[in-house]
Amino acid sequence: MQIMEHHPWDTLHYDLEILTMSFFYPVKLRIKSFRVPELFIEIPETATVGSLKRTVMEAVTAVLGGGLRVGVILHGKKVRDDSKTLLQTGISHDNHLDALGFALEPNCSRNRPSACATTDSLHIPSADMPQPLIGYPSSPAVIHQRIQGFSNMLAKHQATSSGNLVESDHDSAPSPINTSGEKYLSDSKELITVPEMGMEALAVLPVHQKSKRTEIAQRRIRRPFSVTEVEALVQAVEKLGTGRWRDVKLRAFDNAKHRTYVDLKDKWKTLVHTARISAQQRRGEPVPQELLDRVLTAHAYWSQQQTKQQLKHHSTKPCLLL
DNA sequence: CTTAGGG
DNA sequence: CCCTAAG
Repeated sequence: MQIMEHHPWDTLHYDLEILTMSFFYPVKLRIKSFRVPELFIEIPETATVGSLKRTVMEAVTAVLGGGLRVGVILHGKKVRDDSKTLLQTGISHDNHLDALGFALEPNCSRNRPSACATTDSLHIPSADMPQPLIGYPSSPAVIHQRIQGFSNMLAKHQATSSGNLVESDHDSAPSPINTSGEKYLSDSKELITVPEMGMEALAVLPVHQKSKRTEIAQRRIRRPFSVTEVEALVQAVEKLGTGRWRDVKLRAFDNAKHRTYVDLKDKWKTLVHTARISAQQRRGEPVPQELLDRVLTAHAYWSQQQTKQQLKHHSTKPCLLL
């Protein structure tokens, strides 16, 4: 059943109802669930449940990262011609809840086949990578598990800490946008994540596509900074300055494993830029003007401070607003 | 490894 | 975000 050659997703349960109406026979659809991409997770048996959750989260986020689009499947066959009418395609009132299906497909942009969940259901993780392991009790035995369906994983979970520390790893769910510009998933929702836990010996191991086992380092998925994160960053920079990103990370993002100090440095750079351009040119979740003002103030202060320090190699670390 | 900047 | 020359 290799029907979908481009986006070979696993066939999962799905159902919907098509209700009929009067005169013009409008096709009413009640989509109860989407067919979702199949994900492959590989994790050590010694990993914690918390890390398992995070790993799945990573995999899901990775798929969503490239954006999603919707695919229509009629009678098990993917409908590609977007120009056809429902009538021409065969989607009508006399078509019942068994022939039509919808699927979430990744918008696999460019090179990154590894991020796209697997291929056909018959695909079996190649055993060419793992070297014959010396089987000891605590050896790297891994659990290969297929994850089916994550549509229901969407859940609210905001744990804002009034302090200056950014909450754990609350990854705001990317807002997938399809060709017609509609959002399929609420962008205000957040995929629930687990706080912390010891070991980190986990890794999402996307299945090899075709014969490319030489996948280079996968580009990290985009994670827009939330206003809460910006708040934490601003507060940390106000106190530490713009030349100690390592400390900024430790101070305000120690729990956010996906935010490196380089990321914070980069974010600050864009924040300064954002604060300088008109509000109309800004994109993404609007950052409160109040914060942007603080960004400019802190930027000006520390820039000047950094300059002085260059002249007088001797210095006493100053501190803004303290 | 951390900074600092360009890509 | 990534890549990296410098320190």
